[in-house]
Amino acid sequence: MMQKPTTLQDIADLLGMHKSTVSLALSGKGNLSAPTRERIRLAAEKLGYVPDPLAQRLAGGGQNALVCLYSSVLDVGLATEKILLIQRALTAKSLDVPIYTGTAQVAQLRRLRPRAILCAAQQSEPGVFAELKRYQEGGGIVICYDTPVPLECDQVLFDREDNAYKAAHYLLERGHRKLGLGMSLLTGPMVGTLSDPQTPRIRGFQKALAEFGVPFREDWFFRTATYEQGGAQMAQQFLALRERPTGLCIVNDYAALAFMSELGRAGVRIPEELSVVGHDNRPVAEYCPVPLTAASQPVEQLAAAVVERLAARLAGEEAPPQTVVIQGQLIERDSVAAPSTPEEVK
Amino acid sequence: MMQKPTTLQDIADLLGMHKSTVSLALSGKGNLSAPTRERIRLAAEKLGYVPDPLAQRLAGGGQNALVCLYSSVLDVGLATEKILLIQRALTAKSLDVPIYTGTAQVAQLRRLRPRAILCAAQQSEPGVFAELKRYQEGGGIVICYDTPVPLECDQVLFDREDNAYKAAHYLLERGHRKLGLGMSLLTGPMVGTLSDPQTPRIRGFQKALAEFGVPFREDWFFRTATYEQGGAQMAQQFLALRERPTGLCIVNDYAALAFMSELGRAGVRIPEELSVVGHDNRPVAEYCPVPLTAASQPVEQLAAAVVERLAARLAGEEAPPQTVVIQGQLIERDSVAAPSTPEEVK
DNA sequence: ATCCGCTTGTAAACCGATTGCCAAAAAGCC
DNA sequence: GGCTTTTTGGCAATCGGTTTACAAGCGGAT
Repeated sequence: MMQKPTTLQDIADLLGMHKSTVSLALSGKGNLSAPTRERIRLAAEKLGYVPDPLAQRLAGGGQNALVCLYSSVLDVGLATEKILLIQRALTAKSLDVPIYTGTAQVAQLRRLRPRAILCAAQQSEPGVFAELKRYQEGGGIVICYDTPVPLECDQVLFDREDNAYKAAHYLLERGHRKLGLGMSLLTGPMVGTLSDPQTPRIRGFQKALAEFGVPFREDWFFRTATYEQGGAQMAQQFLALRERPTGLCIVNDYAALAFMSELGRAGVRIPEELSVVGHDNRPVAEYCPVPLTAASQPVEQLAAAVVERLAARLAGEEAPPQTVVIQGQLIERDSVAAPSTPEEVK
Repeated sequence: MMQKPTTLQDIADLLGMHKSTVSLALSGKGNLSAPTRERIRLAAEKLGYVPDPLAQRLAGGGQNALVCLYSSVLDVGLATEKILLIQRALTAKSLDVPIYTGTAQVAQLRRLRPRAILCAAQQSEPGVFAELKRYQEGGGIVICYDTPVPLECDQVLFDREDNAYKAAHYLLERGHRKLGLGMSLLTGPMVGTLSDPQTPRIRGFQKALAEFGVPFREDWFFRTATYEQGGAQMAQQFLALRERPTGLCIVNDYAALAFMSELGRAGVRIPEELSVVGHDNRPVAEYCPVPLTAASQPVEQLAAAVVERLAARLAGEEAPPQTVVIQGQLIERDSVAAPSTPEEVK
């Protein structure tokens, strides 16, 4: 026996008034006397009234309740962790926060008339931004995070270039002149592609190299899958090399784990024969065969900044789009040592 | 300049007909002549008409488009991986598949009038099932997965008890008689609690023990946090023991990684001094300090079964609730050996 | 006593679809 | 050709709210 949820009309009938009066009272909008307001509020409470979100939004109201989280990529890693942190903070504020993934769904998103869309998308997805722009023009709040986007909106960015720069610089500082870079492409249980966010890392890496006058060697630039699988592939490529670098930057800690593990089995000692630096500083870094030195990616800070921006906009802030940049820092562990066969300093 | 999306009325005006006619034509329902149908279809195409999901559902239609994924827990691990696999399969069928987390949001879910709700919830959340039951009574499809629930609906379960049984049995078979069990409680970037799904594992573990007449020792039963953090804690507890087990089951591969790593630093050799078995067989198992033997949790099979169930129900299947049980299998690697100080066989 | 203005609540249009009922037009039959 | 049957498509109600314009009630000023 299905009993339908109570509607505005039910309350109105009970009190012998018009539903519009009830609506006004509950949303605190019209000119109603305090006693009437209170009477309605009580009746609503008693009947356990909860406004229907569909009807509410169709009619153009109840907006502040819905915030959509869109992430073109959902992984078993950082992207998800960021989403989680943001979502937790928001549901705590009793906001309705569904998570959407996959470019296909963006168009639908806008039509749900959410108050805001928090978005982690890649520049390589023009369709997404076209939709977001229209949404924005309709008065919606858009906050993009993680990687820069071609859209006039609040952005909370993680400075990947600086992160990669710090990692490479750290190795160079310690005397390494033969540096490799290992990057990942999205595969496996992933959605979408992750080409864009990698290039800043390449830039950062090359910038550090340039400062020390060290050339970038294509044959030491590994492109593989993500996570463990990618690390293992990278190890194979590395071992097949005729001339090996003495230092390596790997942009994912799980990949680093697998990489180091494979190298260990092949008898390559870390950090004696090869120094390794990671780029995320996830908990796993501590438990790599050799504790991994890594440039950190402070997800909590990023999530907090997104939430702060949203709160400000929801509160009606009218300021022009702001950009917040989150920077990581290098966490030293044991995977880096001076190169065993010191290069001559040019 | 915000231009509003085209509505049914727009098409109707253009063609000089009534909007209801257009609606019928596009949903292929009423009795319309083929030429009229086609004329409308073309006009709709030209104007780029996309039905408003809100209005559509309010009016009680367009149901097959929305399927909600609810997971009380969202982690950076298996729960998310299952969601991802399911979601990908569904969006490929051009379904709208938002993801919801956190008990707070369940009540709202029902009111979105989705065609189906795919749910991974714990028995410890009675509120969730009350809501789902009402949703079901309203004609909605509910499919629960991962852990058994007190609800008459299709269920796709992973046999955790059997999984734990296999792990313990494997150790016992090889002569171990001093067995420990390491379990995790949800913490960190998690939402919700995970008490229920653990108990089947305890049962499975104890069942195997009972078969070999081995007593269950409380002091070898570790309860800690999840993932790396939990594994490290477990290692501390283990090292502090006066008498140590010779075999250990750990219910999470990442915890196992950290555990083994810490033990290695403390000079405990694996598998010579301690055999370890994991319970998930994630990619990381391969790259533990010693490749981890583990009872697998086949997420792909589980996701596929959920999708299959959904497809069947969407197609109108009327059969009584079905339960599909997915079983894992033991993957042998190098973290298990016969106990170094063989126990006398009773 | 009349007019004015203020408060308080009502009525109705609207958001964008769906759907049952009905009438006009077309076709079928003798 | 007149009458019945079947198409074909229009009308209006509905879903559950929001919002604006408006009417009723009331006291005070003139």
